Amino acid sequence: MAESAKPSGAAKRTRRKTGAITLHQVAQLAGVSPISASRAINTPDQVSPKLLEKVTLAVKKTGYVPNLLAGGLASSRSKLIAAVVPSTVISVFNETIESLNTTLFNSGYQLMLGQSAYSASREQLILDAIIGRRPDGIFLTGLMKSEKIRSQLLATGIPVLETWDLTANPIDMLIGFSHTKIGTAVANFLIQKERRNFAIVRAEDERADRRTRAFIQAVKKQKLPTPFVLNVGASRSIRSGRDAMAEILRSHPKVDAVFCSSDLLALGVLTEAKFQKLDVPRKINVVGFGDIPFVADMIPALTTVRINGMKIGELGARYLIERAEGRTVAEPTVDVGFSIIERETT
Amino acid sequence: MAESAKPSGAAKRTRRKTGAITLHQVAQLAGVSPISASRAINTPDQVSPKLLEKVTLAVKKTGYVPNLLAGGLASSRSKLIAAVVPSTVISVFNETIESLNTTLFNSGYQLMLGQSAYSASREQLILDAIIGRRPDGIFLTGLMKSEKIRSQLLATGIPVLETWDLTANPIDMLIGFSHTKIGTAVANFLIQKERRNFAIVRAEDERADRRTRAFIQAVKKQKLPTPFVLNVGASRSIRSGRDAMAEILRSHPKVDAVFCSSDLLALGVLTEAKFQKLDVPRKINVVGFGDIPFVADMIPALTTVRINGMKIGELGARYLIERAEGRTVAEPTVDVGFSIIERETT
DNA sequence: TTGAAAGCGCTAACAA
DNA sequence: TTGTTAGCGCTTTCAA
Repeated sequence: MAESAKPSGAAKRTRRKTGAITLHQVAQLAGVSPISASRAINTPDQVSPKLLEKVTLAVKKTGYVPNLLAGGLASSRSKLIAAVVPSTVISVFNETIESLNTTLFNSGYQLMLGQSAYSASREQLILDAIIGRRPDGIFLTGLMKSEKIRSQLLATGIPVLETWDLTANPIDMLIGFSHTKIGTAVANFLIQKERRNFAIVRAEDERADRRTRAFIQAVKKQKLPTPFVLNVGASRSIRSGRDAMAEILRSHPKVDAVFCSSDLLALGVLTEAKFQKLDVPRKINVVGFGDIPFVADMIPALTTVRINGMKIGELGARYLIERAEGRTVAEPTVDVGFSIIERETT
Repeated sequence: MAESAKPSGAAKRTRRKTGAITLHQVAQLAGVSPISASRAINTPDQVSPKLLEKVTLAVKKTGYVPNLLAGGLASSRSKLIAAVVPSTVISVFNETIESLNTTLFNSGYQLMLGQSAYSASREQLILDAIIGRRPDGIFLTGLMKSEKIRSQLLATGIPVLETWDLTANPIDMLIGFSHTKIGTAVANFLIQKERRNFAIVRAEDERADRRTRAFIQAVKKQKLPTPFVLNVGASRSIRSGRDAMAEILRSHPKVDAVFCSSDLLALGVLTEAKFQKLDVPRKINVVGFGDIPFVADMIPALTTVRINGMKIGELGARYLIERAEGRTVAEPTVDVGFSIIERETT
């Protein structure tokens, strides 16, 4: 009878298992109880060296890989962190996500990616998908504006980190910087460069809007002409930057400085300026936003606003992990600031 | 005694629950059994309208969000797909990941992101983290070379999709294209443009290596001088492209065409050419690889090799889902091909 | 330091 | 169409 357990009595109903090695089997092979095997694997310094050795050997022999779904269910700690990112192929968030992912992984956490949406119903769908996985933390690029989702998030008790912005009322933790300050700083920077006639090329984006408004205000404060604002909508490609610049040169030929809401847009502006053989920076100054990795090496090298995206990702991961492991973070709101990197376009 | 169940006899040990609404509570509120509630939520057309209505109401009232960890454990279907991507901030894979993610989400799956590593031990770690989550499918950017991991992957029974390359021995499914054919095609394309003295700027990457070798072979076939190959190592930035071009112009001034292993490298080559006031394309032709979104709109617009990354992501998602749901895919290996997009640099 | 029992929240299998 | 029962594979609680 090398059969399985008791084929006797009422035919036991049986589930089709996955066939993967379980902790049970490892424990059996090692001649210990499952819980001991669990401890040997998860908290090796809580078991005797002898037990540790037996279990380690059994794990190696079987090629056991713990089922984190089961572990997560039992411990209500999923070791998963979810991130919600806007869907743009090349963006200023890439660096952040990458450093977030790396830091999390090094601490034994995995990253689940959700793409943020424009419609509210879809946003709710994404959030439910995330909450359904019971992640140990949620990383948001941007602030969560929907009051309904904010309270839902709060109710779950899952640590939430909002980023890339500042607000007086974060859901939970916040690592960001002030878009208003950026707008003001860039305006003053250009005014100091003796620029007088401004244009702003911006995408449809609430944060860009705040930078724009602050810029305008700073310009008005100096009694200079009100900047010409061009909203390119959702598309933030080089193409739309070029088109915007063509439009600016047509309707406002006196413009001598352009502030763009993204580096890609700025690259487009530069491209059109070059196409029309305008002297940058003498005739026109251009400032971008983001400092994506290669704008420093182009000719002319782009003056832009730099955000330390890597820091946001790394610090964010650390914050989320701290909270996931039951600790508190001393400073739940952090302003990482920004810097204007002056290069050849100003 | 509005207490919980029987405080009698031996003090029942109790676990601290998470506090989240469970299916149980929803069922209770709706006055049905948990399994009926489950069916109403997951397979609504298998229950009566009356039951469906009761459960829907209860879900709405409680704000119930199903625990996918528990569901995954019980059904051994996690609704998770894992992707392994190389860690490069701006890359040709962005588009693929984005369309993969979107397509998966629309079918109720989530994407887990793993960053592929250079060391073998780390690669094993990443894979164990992935397998531990019991995903319903694994998306690999590239081929898996480690024989050990290949067989481990195969043993799990999880559907695996390799991409961005072609091979006679895929682990499971494969959606890619031939790097050898690309090298040959680009060489012939440039030869046809009356180019004679070639240089190749390439990153340290096995696929780039195959493109390079095919390129060289095609050139040799025409009895033209052997191309000068410059390996820039791991860094594929604009900066290294510029440096490489400077080196080429110094050591091989007769070069009249450069093939780069990435668009960013090509942009660097162009930048240096412009810096040295060389006429592109008259004096020198430049071809990139990847067709990242903005190289079309630069001046000069880059001639490059285009891969349909969106298609790889979308088709890949569909394949993985098919297999996750127990169906088979008719054509487990797909060559999506490539095209040389001729623009102003040739 | 180790183990037995119980149960995390859900669904598969079976029965009515 | 609905319900009962028994787990999925792990960790917590309690006890030795």
